[in-house]
Amino acid sequence: MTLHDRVERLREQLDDANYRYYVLDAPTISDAAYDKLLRELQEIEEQHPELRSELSPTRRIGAAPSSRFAPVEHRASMLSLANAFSTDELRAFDERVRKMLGEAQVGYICELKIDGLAVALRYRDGAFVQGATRGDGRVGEEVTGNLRVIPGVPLRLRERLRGDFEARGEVYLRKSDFHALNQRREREGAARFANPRNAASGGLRQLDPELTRERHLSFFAYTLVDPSPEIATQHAALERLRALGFPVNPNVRPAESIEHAIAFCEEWERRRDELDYEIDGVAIKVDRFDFQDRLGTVARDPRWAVAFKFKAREATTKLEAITVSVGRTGTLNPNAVLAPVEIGGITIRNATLHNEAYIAGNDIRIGDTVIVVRAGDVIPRVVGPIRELRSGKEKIFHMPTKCPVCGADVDRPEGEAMARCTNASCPAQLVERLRHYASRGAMDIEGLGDVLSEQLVAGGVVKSFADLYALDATRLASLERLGEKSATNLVQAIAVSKARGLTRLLVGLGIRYVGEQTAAILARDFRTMEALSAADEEHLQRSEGIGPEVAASLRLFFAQKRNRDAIAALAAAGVEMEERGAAPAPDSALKGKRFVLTGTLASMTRDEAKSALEALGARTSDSVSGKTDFVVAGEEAGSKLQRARELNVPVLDEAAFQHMLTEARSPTPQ
DNA sequence: GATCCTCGAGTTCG
DNA sequence: CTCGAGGATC
Repeated sequence: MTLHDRVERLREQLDDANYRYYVLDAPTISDAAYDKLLRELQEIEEQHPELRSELSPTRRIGAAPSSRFAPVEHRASMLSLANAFSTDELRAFDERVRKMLGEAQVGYICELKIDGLAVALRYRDGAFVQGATRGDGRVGEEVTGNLRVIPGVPLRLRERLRGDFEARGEVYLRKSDFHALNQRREREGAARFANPRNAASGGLRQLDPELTRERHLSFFAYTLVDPSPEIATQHAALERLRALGFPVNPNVRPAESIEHAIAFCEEWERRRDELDYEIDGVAIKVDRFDFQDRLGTVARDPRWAVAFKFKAREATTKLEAITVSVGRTGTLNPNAVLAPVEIGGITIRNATLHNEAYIAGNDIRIGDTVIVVRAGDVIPRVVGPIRELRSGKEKIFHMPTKCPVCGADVDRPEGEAMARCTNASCPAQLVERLRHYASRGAMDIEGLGDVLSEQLVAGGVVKSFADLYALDATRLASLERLGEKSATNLVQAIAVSKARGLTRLLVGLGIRYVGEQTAAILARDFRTMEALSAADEEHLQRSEGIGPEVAASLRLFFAQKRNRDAIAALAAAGVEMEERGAAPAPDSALKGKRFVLTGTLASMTRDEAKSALEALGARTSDSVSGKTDFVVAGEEAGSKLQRARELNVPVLDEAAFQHMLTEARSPTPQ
């Protein structure tokens, strides 16, 4: 082997070890072995400058597994569990177990897998004497002082046990403590943590136990090492741990067959959000210790247990670039371009990064290995970097000072989060405005989506909203990827949109601060575009919810000749400029009641439910507050349902909601 | 001035 | 859905 090959080999091994340590959290080599490889590489590079490289692990800043803490050799290996990603794999596991044992039925015990860090706690004569992280399973880091400040770790056992005793479990951070921690860090200007596990892991590796204490870490025990003979099952071991004073997770269930265990897994995959700590799966163990002994351990994994992994919500990937797009209001939106990564069955390539402050606040740099989560809200988020994997070549992102589309100046008013392109006729803004004009909440022009908006603006066919109404089918059909039929349909849809009314038109115009609600109020109070455009700020502010900012924005809009001309052109094209009198709300039982809709309803869309309520004089809003009368919760309702429970707002399921609607429509005479 | 509430804007994949 | 910011209210 040439020296060059040796260097390459060492670099590969070290990179791989880093990856396993920091990303997979499943180290394959010990710290000592790592240090040895690193030292060898350093020596070669020192003596042979021609073999040095910027990409060498020796150039990594502070990435080596820390040797700040003394190594502790575990008395018995800290095992990892083999993973199962499907119920079929669980059944296969069960089959192997029963075959090896020659039993028709084997009892299991199911425990939640807490997403934290495994640690070992040693006691002598009932007193806590030493604690260590798992490390590579054989040798860990001694973190006794840090474990001592965790309230769940008993310093004295409730029974004065003679001699040595060891328990193992998981150090973790509660979600509520994690959020409080990140809020505090934000106030202090420190970068947020990506997830509770990382925060817990960092917390345990503090040199000053006082810093560990401030993280408010928690602990659950789940393994009793070398149990005495009268403890014959894992179930009994957990009972024993609890009796000795260890916190033991209450969500444990014996399963007389694998099917019962599968039911437990499915139940908790569904209910995982109810807990104040993250779980990433379920550990299924053969309950009887004599069976465990007979099954034994291969390599690192015991044959008597398996970890059922929930569908992932989180993955790590490379942040390859940050692109900047321009929104309808001119906002510059940074987007993460990610190396494709699968999370929970779908492949993520992009994610929004919101604004410059979000990127800086989470210490995200171009080239970073980042953690991407896709939680209940489906939309993926980049939550933070894995700093340990930095090479030093990562670039800090800066918002461009010129619009990436039109080159105009970018402005970010003092104290505002978003940077904006100052050019009102920036092509990117035109495309987005057209798309918004045609969107469902506005003029609702079917067939006019993002692709077509882009084509129409790029081709110079549409320069203003009014140009839409002059389009003819032959002209449209000449565009790429638009057949005759679709062209005719589109012309028809555009014509239909003329009669949408003032509210929808106002929404479509995209005046700053004027969305659906405000537009509806303005249309209700002013009735016509003419009256609205003539109103002064004082007059405008007499309307509900219109303050100085919104009034000024409206005045500014109508003061500009460009906008007045655009409206005149729309009027000339036959677009409705008035609000036809919607029937005044009937005196139903629901009049004035405030509803919040959440989740998916089976019998109607959310929009339909909303109009049904409005037709009865009820009001709908998007956030739950003390003033909310009812929350209607469909399937997969999320945080709003949670909030409704906290505030004691009555929650209706779909059936109760239907019932209420029917009642209100045909009031029973008293 | 503080606090609660509401509204608007942007958002991924298939 | 979540964030940021304006409006209303005490």
